[in-house]
Amino acid sequence: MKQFHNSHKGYEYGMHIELRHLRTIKAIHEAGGLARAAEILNMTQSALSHQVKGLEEQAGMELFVRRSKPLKLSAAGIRMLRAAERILPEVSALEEEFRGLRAGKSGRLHIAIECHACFEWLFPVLEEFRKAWPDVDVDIRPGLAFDALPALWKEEVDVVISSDPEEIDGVTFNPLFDYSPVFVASSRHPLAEKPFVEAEDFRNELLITYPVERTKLDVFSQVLMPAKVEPRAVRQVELTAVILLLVASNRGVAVLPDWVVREVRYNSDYVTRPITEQGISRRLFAATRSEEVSKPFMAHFLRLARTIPVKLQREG
Amino acid sequence: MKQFHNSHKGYEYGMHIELRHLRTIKAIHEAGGLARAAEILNMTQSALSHQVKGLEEQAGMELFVRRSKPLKLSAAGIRMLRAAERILPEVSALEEEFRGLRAGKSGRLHIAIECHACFEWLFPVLEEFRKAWPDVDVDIRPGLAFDALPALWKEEVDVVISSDPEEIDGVTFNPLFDYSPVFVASSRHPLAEKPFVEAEDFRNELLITYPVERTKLDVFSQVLMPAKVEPRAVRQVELTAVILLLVASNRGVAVLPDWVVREVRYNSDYVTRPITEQGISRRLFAATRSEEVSKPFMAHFLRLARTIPVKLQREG
DNA sequence: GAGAATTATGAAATTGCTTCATCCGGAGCG
DNA sequence: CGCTCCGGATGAAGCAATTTCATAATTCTC
Repeated sequence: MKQFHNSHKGYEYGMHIELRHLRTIKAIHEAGGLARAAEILNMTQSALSHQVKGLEEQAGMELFVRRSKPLKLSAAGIRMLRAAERILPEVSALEEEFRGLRAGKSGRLHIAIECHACFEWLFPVLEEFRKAWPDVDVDIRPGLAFDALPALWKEEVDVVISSDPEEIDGVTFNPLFDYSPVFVASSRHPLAEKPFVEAEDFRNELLITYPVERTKLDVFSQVLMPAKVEPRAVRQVELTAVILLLVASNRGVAVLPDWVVREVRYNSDYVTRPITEQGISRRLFAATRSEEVSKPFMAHFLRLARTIPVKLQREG
Repeated sequence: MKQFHNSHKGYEYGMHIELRHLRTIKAIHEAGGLARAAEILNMTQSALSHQVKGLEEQAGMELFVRRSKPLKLSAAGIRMLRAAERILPEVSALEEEFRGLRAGKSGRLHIAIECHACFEWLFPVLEEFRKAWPDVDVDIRPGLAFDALPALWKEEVDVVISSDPEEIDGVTFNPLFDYSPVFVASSRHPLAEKPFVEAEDFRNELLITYPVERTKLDVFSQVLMPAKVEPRAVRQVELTAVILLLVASNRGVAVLPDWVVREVRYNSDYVTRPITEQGISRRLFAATRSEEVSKPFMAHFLRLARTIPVKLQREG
């Protein structure tokens, strides 16, 4: 009764506490006795008694003072209670978090952007989104470094912004809005004279692009590669503002989505021209896992991503 | 109960997370796969697979991405991992604490003092004790308000300082040191003329005592009650220093343990006299639960409590 | 595409938690 | 006292969750 057999149950290998035990300790303390606690925990007084016995065996010491009738925590028991009072709320928080996840109030929205310029409209969208879904974990990852669609498939990201839809099982390409890649050049540039430009016009130009593989760039995929034209040179620049700066100072030409140029139109000395007489039109998509389109916050995000950029363009 | 009775998934009534689950999540993450994790956790891969399935059922969502072969945490899984990384160390700390308790490196030493003046020597003892046993939770509770020995029995305190040993089952009275209650009076007091005092001498005096019941006061239990003498008046004063002040200014007489008077001897205008011709001698005890005498820190405390006060008296 | 590696699954076995029925010991009371 | 209630302990038995075994189903790798 007073001492436990060291050889029997191996607490020499460390005790194996479970939350059940902490909940028990806490319940007994709060209920002020074993029988009452059993009520709270929806089990018999006997079960609790057995459990406490087992726990004390593991702890290697008495956790309760039995000399007083409604059982009371011993010094050691109080230490365990303190721990329970630290730990259990954390567990509750976790469970609460998952309740939120299930209810669709929280979740993850990690967005990979292949189109480098998409920051421009995506940021306002996310700004708006966060107001409505404060518990959703939002992030943007420049999808340049890795293959975005496999990453989507493997749940490393949740949305891929792309203008090249593919037929992939389990992936849905949700259309967002249309845009036109436009030619941008210094107003002093000879091509500024033409009402529109064509693939051939690039042959003698220094083309400034984002540092992305050519297949992901509209100029190449839509204009130059089909016409088998290679520009005189290509220079890769990261930031949109810098590209426009270089263009304005006539250090090269670029092709950018119309919304980008419209956004920063006020500040410089360059002109935009359509590509081909009718201009070209492209459609942007948000690729998601098919199952997730129906998630409330995802649906909301898609709605925002369809509407906000259009508003921005009108304002711009 | 009826957790898995629901036709779809059994998560309607809140999930019941256990540490086992968190350990599993953590292990799979760290091992980078289910099979390896199973090794670490000393169970079969199958068991883990089943467990994960059960956990996911409770969570109401997939915690792992299966599309890649060494399975990987999903967004939700990562959230659970974060929780595990917060919670599990706390549990380890608790287990560590109990390892300390078992090893006797930590524990509780709450001391009740019936003898009000014992602060004087107890404080230095505890000062010394804390250096050797930093993890032991030390406290002193003036044992005046409650019945100290029952409290010891019910593990509300761990040591009771007393000079009245009783035969109680499971309680050991460890002798500490001897002392003499001595009579203290102003040097202008008539009794200062006598070489020693007796019970009768108190009949016309104002006796100053600690505010404790009479049975706990040496004057009464050892001198006045046996002789059936009642002093002219009794005044209760809390602080030793104040008692001596009053005595020095001849407002009354007192009986105090010799060590108390010796401690503050330098400062005043009073004399001490033995009680009865030979003086009386009393022995102080530290009562503990019998099982605990063997605990290392308790043994050390008792040793200190036997030696330090004696040293103090010699120095005083 | 074969083989290795990794995870899933169904059924049986095991473990250990829970319950049932009963006992024990103390506190309160007529 | 002797009775009874209250709170807890205990042993045996039931039962359910967890684990294992054996094997299938995927996916990865070369």
